[in-house]
Amino acid sequence: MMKDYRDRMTADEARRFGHDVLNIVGQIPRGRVTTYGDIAALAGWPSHARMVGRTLRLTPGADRLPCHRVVTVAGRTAPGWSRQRTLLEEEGVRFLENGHVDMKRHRWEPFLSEK
DNA sequence: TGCTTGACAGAAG
DNA sequence: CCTTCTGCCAAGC
Repeated sequence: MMKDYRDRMTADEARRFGHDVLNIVGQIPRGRVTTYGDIAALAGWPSHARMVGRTLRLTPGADRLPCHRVVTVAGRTAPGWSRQRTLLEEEGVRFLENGHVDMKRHRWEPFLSEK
């Protein structure tokens, strides 16, 4: 009883979270990428990186946003979406030998510079 | 109600 | 650098 669910979202918060996520993704500049974790943190839920991915995968119309600019913190692109790499390369994003985005060069860290 | 699945992250080996 | 494991949490079944 009284299990600690302080970090779990209410339906309301989940709805707002989804809205914020799409909002943030829409602001990623051309030629830059950001991570699932950063987006979750910006939306106010640092522990919900996985939910950012879920949102982008399930939201109809997410493909109208630059969601190809969202990668893992390691620079890996989304599984089963080979076109993502092409889209990024078309805007000048460089990939390393291991097939990961050159995060050092393209990672976009909005507003704050700490972390 | 309980177990499994991920467009994840970080640590360990 | 890669794989595996643990922690994380909403969804599905």
